[in-house]
Amino acid sequence: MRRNPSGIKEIARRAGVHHSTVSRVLNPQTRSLVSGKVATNILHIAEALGYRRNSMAVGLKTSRSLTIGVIVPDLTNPVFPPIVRAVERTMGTEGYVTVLADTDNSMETERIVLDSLYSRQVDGLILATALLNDDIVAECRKRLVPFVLVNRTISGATATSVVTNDSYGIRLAVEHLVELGHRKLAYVGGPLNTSTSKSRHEGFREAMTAHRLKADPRIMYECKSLTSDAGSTACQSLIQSKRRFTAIVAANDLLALGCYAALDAAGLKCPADVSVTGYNDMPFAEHFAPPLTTLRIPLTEMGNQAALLLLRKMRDPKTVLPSVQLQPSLVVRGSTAPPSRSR
Amino acid sequence: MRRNPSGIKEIARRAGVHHSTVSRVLNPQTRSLVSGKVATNILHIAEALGYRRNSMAVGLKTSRSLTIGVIVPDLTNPVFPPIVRAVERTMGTEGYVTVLADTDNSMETERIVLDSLYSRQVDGLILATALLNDDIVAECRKRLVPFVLVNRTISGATATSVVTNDSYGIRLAVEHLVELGHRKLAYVGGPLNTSTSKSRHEGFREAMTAHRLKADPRIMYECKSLTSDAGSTACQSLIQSKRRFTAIVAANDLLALGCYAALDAAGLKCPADVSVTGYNDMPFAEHFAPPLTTLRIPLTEMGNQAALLLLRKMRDPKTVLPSVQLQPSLVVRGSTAPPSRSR
DNA sequence: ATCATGAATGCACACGTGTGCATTACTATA
DNA sequence: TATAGTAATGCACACGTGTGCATTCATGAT
Repeated sequence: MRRNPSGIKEIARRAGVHHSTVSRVLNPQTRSLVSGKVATNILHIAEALGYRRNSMAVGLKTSRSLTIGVIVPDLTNPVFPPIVRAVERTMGTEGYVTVLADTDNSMETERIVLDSLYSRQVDGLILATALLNDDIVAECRKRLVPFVLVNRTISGATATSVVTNDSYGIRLAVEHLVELGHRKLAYVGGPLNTSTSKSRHEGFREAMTAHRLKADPRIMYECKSLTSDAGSTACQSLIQSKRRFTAIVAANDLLALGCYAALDAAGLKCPADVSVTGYNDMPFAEHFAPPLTTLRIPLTEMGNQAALLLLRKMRDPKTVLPSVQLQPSLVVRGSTAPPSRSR
Repeated sequence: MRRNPSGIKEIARRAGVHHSTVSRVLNPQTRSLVSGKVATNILHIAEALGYRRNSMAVGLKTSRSLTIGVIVPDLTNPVFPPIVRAVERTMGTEGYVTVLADTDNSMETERIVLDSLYSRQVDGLILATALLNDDIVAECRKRLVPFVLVNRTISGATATSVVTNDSYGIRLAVEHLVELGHRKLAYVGGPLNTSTSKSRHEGFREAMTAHRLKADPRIMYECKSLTSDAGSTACQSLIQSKRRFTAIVAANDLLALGCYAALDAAGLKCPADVSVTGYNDMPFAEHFAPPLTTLRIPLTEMGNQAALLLLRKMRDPKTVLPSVQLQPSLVVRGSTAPPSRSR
């Protein structure tokens, strides 16, 4: 029982040729091997039948699926949609299809997802989930699937990745606050097992000492997750500690949002009482109350670069590709102001 | 040259059985056909070899890819990530993998994407892009791929879909404003070729007449896209028209954000001078300035329901599934207040 | 001991396409 | 005209797995 009678063989039958000839015509690579007349005839018939080649058969034969996987820790974090979108578009123009997976920050589901992707013979991977010491990345290297890290990288930066200069970004934030007159800066960061959080953490300390200020560990917090709630909790204990600070450098816009909430709950005004900076310039950051001073990172550009690197690596798996580092830029909005006298 | 020596045949060789026996063991459906000893032995060998079945071969043989496609108009619209995430998760637990495609609101790229998905033998589709009269949905019906619409539906609702009761939602917004004392309500809506925008438009008119108020078409706008910019432009011309209004009902949070900007630019305060309501309760809406009064729709629930419906349809393509309609709920925040006397 | 029954496994083909090799047809040169 | 060379096409097998059918084997009943 022929479910889909419009295969390559059917076209061959109608054109009165062998199916291998049809195969050659339908494949742009080998079309030149076939005479013009026959080729156009076959193309017409294929068109008329609405033929689409069965990519499972192609994939089985060529052991290439024209599919890549993109793995993100949390799609509802507004940082990722622009990246995913850019990757998907760039790969799409090259004939690749993108399988998206959201691990929900769980290594276990990440493993499951990777298994599923491997068994689907993905030709490449883009990982936005890398930890500094990442078993999973190590595993990806064992299998011979090309992959590119995006946003985060691993310890030693031994894998090709597309990231931004995080410590530089934080330095911009610190300098901005110092110029405004702040001296007591608190820091609300993320878990130090990711390259981004670690670089930002270190960037904060470096920038402070560069300005002959003390990065006081008693007003530096490491949140367990990069969420608004975590930022709120951290800022809350910061306030309750009664230590003096006039500004908060947050390692992430969501953390900054959490700080907003905690400050508000404590009756403190931003930026009148406390200035706050974020990181990422996530969509809608300009619409917050107050509009968030933050660091813009070129999300779409990151997605594009990652896709291009992956394409190169898939074409020639032997080449070692250089990593790409993009620069963040400071966007000054309403959440930062000179410190109040009273604090 | 054997690229991957750990196929089903290799396992069979090591176990000293025919590869068909291995196939039966590895397939939970048919495992019971094989004796316990042999089965466990085979499973051990497979485990040791790190075997993953080649799903391209399986797909070719069974003409099922265990893959579904999800098509959204714009992933950076924060409404969609939660839906996509829910779909992906629910399908994942059933062994399906999700291919994501972003059409960027272009029917042309949607066609291209669909072609690509069809040729990959997707087992099902979830479309968040439906227009009221949608050629593409009609085309999906021609091909025999099961599909479910989400968020938007088509004219006549002849396809199974998961949507919310949009006219009811808008009625809640209108009632809220009327209770606050507003009488002159402006409306900023989206393009009327989608079910959501149309229902909200109609819902606005119905709710107004239900309260014996006039839905004045001169202060009702139809934006070309559901973006902040479009909302801003609409609100701008609304202000310039000099017609009286004390509140704006926007059909979408992004449009409402645009209204914020236009009001601000005109020196009008929200909610003191003009109240604004949105629709969708997108992430972070509570953090806007002012926090947005809006309608919450169960995004994750929508994604789950759509996935479940699709699963049922894929299992039994003959069944006609009922559409699901979920209820929005009003979330009152800071963007609405009683009207000022001066206007 | 014979036969029926059913469980367990092997066999062979199929899915739709790509590709190396063989074969045929055609062209140009000596 | 004979021959070499090349362009065009056919042939057959392979990719890795699933599955209907045939075969083998053990068990128990007669």
